[in-house]
Amino acid sequence: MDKAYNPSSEGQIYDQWLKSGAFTPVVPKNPKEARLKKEPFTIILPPPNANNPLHAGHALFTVEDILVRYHRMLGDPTLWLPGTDHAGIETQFVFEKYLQKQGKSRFDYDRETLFKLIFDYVNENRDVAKTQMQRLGFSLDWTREKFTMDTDHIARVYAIFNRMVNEGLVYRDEKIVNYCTFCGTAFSNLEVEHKNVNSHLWYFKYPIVGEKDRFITVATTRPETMLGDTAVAVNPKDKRYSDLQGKKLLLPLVNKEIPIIFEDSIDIKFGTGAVKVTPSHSPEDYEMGKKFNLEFVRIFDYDGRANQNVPERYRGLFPNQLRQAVITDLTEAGLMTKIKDYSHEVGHCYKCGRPIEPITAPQWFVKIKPLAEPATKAVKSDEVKIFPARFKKSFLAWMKDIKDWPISRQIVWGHRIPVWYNLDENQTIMITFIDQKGETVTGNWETLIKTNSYQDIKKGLQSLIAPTDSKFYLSESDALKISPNVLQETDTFDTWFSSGQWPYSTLGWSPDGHHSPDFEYFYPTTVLDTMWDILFFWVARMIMMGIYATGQIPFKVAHMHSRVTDSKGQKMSKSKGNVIDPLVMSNQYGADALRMALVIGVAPGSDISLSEDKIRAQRNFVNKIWNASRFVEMLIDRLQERNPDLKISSEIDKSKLTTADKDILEKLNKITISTTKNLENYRFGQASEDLYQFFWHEFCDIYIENAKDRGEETISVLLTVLETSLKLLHPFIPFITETIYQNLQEKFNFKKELLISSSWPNEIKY
RNA sequence: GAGUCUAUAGCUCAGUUGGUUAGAGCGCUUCGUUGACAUCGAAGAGGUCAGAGGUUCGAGUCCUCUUAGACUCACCA
Repeated sequence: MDKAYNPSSEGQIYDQWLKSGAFTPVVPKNPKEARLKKEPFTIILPPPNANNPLHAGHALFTVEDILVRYHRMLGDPTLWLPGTDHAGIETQFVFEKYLQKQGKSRFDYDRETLFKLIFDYVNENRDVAKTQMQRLGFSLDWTREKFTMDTDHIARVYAIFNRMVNEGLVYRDEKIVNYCTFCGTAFSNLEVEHKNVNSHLWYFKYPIVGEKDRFITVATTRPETMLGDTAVAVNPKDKRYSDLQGKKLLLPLVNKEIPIIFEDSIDIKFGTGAVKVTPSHSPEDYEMGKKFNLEFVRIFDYDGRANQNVPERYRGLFPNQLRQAVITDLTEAGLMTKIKDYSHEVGHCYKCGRPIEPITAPQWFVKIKPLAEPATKAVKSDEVKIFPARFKKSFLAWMKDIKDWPISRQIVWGHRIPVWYNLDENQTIMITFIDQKGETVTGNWETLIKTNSYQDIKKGLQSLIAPTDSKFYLSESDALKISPNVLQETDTFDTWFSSGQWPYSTLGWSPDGHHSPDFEYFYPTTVLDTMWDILFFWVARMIMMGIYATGQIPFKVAHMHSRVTDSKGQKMSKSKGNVIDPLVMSNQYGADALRMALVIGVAPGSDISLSEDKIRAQRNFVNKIWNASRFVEMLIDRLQERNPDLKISSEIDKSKLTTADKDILEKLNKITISTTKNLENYRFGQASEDLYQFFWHEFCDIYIENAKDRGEETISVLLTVLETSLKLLHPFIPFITETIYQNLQEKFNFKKELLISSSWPNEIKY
């Protein structure tokens, strides 16, 4: 044995595990009944982004590997199913940056070409994550690997979508949505980041029609949207305005008459008590617009520029430019009365960081209450147990006020919504396509078809926007029955609509009820482990979709782990330069050291500060284990030299035990019990720390030191403690423990077995 | 605006249902290398457990308030 442990052999060990089939559970013939007798232990891996290398956060899948290895050793049929995620907007965003470097943009391509480009790009990088997970020792069943772009997964997502449409759970509406004009897509509330912005409150006057020199002054943070105002609202109890029933205002700059409306929710004390109402560009105003049947005037287009609904001189301006122009013009007109400093929260795009533009746009929505209710019930009753418990609270709070879920995204990369429009039935569908000359053309079908062929439009299609009352079909063939002029919806699903269905889809759930044996055997799964930041995005959606599709919860325990931070507790980010690359670390110090460093002494749910120092310290621990076993072997060799007939065994002879023997065995039993208990309770930090203390400071520092002066009667205790420790440590540091375990077998002719497939230790009887 | 969490040794953090002199890793000081390991060993310095009050025979651990920080959610002009 070498003087120091060399982690470069870790790859060979992984291959051995792979070959042994230890990662792949056998599904019995009657999976349903078998499940009733003995329930398997199942984890579905949160699929990492298919085209990104792993970061330190992914290395935390160690937690799942610990659970999986522990349960495998307990003898449970154990499945840990790997996969990768196409990660819709995330990936498209990365790809667009890549295009940008080549001086191109997404607008240069038709939809189909762009999709193919991204697909190729992702495929090129897809194996990266896989190789890295293997390097970290994750005992995933690669024979069952899945990808969210697999056709069978997409088919299942489509099937569920169809069911939801038929059951009235999916609907179309032109509501106000969070729209990023730079990314060119709508987002759900969760994808909007609220940032505090130091801005101003602008006060300006709207003349009252028919009342000379009388005005209403409004206060607003968004003067530019006044061009789309269709009312001014005041509180009916506000005495300042009570004589204005039925009066109209003249909207400055536009010179249009708009009504004064009386709305209880208006705060009399805020500003002037009068609010300009822009139903097409503000969520609150949208509600008022609906309530008072106001006109909806959209002034911003999907590209963020002012459109034809504004006076000519403002057309084409972006919001901030328009703001300046409006302020200037209002000031010149003598209508601006006050500008006050004001800071408030403004929604920003979580991807590109630009301000979100609330606009009305036709989108697809999931009616969420019918899904949220059973999910809430399941979590409330702990049928799905959220751990640590405090996340249960925030889950329930979020579920309580949950809003309908906009599931359509105006991007190319993802599952295209399986809906077809017959254009002859829907003449006003707006279409954008690249024509034969390579120019981008936008218009409605009615107009476009006069100068273009259907084939050209279809071929160069970038996107379409169908009015909410458009007639659609759930299959292309149905749409084709009307006429050949058919286009599929160009929106794609929110990635979470797809990954929300991941647990039952990966296991082979079938819409026709003939599920795969895997599904019958492994579903519901046991544990779902992920970081808390996607509790709402993903965990909540999986619970809702799982119950909806299968009638059963998708997992029994949702274990939330925390964020890996740097040594100062700072979030790792490329811009800060404090990123620790798990691959670099495992190559330098060994995957075992990294794994140990990620879990040792970490309290459930608290941040995990990782540093090279910490990893180095764990490398030293791994090396200590190496040398301890090396010494045990050398000691036995020495004793064997003196007595060649010596039998080497870990069988304990009670009559020969000394106080030191009894002491270490008692401590070994204690650590066996506590490790088991801690693993059952997800206390990995405590478990690993206790093992570290026991092995190093009890076994090495005290017992082994003491054994140096003893004879052959110490051998069985040495071997017992060593072997048991290897087993207890194996889930945490699988490579070194497996290596030593096999060494011992070779050396002393023990029964041959892989540690990964060995049994979890019980208390030693002595 | 609503909610959650954190505050323990120079640094990063453990400390399960309250119970004997509060722990680890790294760092620091002194000493030790011819047969497991210097990726080591021995010894040691260092904490009024953020502050104030309360419950209790007993509080780092439970309650209240204060201060400081982190985070999540949210349509207030």
